[in-house]
Amino acid sequence: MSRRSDAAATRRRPRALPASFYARDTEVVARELLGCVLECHSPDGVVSGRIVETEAYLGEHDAACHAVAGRTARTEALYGPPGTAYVYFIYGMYWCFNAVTREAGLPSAVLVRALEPLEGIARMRARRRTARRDVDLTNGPGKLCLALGIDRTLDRVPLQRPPLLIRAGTPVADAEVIVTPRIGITKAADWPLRWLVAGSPYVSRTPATFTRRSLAP
DNA sequence: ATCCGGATCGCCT
DNA sequence: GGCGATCCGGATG
Repeated sequence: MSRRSDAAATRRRPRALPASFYARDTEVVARELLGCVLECHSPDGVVSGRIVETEAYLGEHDAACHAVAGRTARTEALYGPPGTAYVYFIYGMYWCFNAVTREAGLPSAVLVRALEPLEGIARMRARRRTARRDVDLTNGPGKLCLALGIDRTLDRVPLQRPPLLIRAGTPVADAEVIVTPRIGITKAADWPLRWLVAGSPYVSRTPATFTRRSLAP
C-alpha cells in the first residue's frame, strides 16, 4: 500500500474510543465504527487498519448470535463489559474479532469484517503470504485477524489500550454507507445488520446493492 | 465417547 | 459458484 497511508496513520493518533462509545445500541455502534481505526500491538510492531465493514449481533434472541447458546465458557466474553474484545475460533483455522457492546450481561457485539490497511503493511504481507494483492490482506474477518495477529490471547481484553485498541477516525457520511444482510449465516439471514463503506475496495464482498445502485440509481 | 454444524478462506472449475 | 480443510463448542448417549 502507499507510503502516504502509513505516514498519515503514524502522524495522527486520536484517543481510543472510551467504553461509553460501546455502551449503546449495537446497530449504532456498528454504524459508527465505520471509519475508526483498529490497532494491534505485538513484539513485531504495530499494525492497524481503517474499519470499512461491520456486522451487528444482537443477543440471545438473535438466532445468528453465539449467545443463542446462552452463557458458556466460549460466550463469556459476549457477556462482558462494553468496549472489550470477543475473539472466537471458526472453521478449524480462523479467528474472528468482535467489539462487545451495550452493558455487561447483555451479550451483543459488532463483528469487524474488513479493514483498509494503514500501518504495518509489510508485517501484514509477511503474515498473509497467500494474499497476492494488498486489497486481499484484510478483506474478511479471518484475514484481518491473521494480518493483525489477533488470536485467542486477546479474547476479553479492553479496547482502550495496547495490545488492542480502536481509535476514532475520519467519520463516514451517511451517503457513503450501505446496509445489507449479514454474510455467511443461515439463521436470521435476512436481517439488514451489515454496514459497509460504499465503493471501498477493501470490503470482504461487494454487495448486490452495489450493482443495483449503479444500474438503477 | 461421539457427532455435527459453523459470523471462513483459498483453490478449483 | 463449489468444495475441502480442520477443529472447537455444544448437544446427545
